[in-house]
Amino acid sequence: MTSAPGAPPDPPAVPDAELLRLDHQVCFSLHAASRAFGGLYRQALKDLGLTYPQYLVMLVLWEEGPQPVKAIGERLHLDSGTLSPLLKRMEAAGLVRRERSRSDERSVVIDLTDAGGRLRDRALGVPRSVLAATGLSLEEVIGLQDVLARLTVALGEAVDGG
Amino acid sequence: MTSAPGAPPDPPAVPDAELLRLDHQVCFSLHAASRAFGGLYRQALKDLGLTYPQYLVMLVLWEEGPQPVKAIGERLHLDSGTLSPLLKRMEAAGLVRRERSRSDERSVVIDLTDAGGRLRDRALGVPRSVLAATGLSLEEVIGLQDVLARLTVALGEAVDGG
DNA sequence: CACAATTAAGTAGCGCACAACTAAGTGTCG
DNA sequence: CGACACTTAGTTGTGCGCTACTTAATTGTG
Repeated sequence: MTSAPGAPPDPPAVPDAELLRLDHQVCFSLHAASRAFGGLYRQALKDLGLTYPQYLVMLVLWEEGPQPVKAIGERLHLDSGTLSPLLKRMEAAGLVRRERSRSDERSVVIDLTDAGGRLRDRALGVPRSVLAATGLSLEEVIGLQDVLARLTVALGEAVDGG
Repeated sequence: MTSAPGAPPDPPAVPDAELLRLDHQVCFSLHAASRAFGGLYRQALKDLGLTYPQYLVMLVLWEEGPQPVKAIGERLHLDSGTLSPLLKRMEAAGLVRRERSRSDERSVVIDLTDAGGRLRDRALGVPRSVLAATGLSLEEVIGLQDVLARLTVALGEAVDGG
């Protein structure tokens, strides 16, 4: 911290042009890292027939059990515009079932099929191979995850409130 | 570091199921952070009529000058399948020109139009507002950028070589 | 009860990312 | 020179992510 939280912003110690250059680096790094991760998972998940976002959905279902679309969306910060077609593809692949809730006909509950449940066993090796590929220690990964999580919260608030 | 670089891997101190749970966290965090950044930039760039990837291209052109598509792709880790339509949209928006190189008719050189060059002045304020929204100090941002850059290199090598 | 407001899911359209393929230009080697 | 591999862009198809909109069910209110 260069100043107390809530204090007026420091006078810019770095000129705009310099910040633009730094932005180049940061933007690119985050964008590229995200896509590089995607590429790594794409490779690791190819045998399972899953894409990266589909894997995220499976992780939720494996850990939390049957969930309405809404709940999955909140977990993954995705809306129905993304999830509906994605879940339909997963249904077509035989991984999940989609059933209208009897208690609330608006919501659709997503549940694993037997095949979807069994896939977890084959997915157990994925994280370790990914971790190995990062070249990071478990501690570094956890630290990174922490920074990113805080960042996501801060960015979400900035977008909503700004 | 839990062991010297290059040493045989430690026996797994963490069971697969636990790693799968952690993977849930890390995957999600990176994915969500990347998209949250995208949302923030989308908002900041709306007035400029640029998308986030288009902004990345502009950053390259502002700093490096005219570049063949190939060079831009290497900078941003994007291939022609992504860049060709993107650059056509930017041409249609009047930001860039696309011209076949005389010395090598295979390559297409991308150059800023006057409007594209002028846009830089209006983009100068973007990084500062984004930085403010992150809630991070400049030092933290630079640290994050460094981790992500190393990660991208490691992941790229893992994908290529694995 | 009738009504509007809210909520959940889905659909359409655009842009990006990636894989696989095509077309055209360049360079090399026999 | 001509056959060949290589390089550079572009195209096509699939899936993701977002915005905006639609539909249907529920809730809240008079």
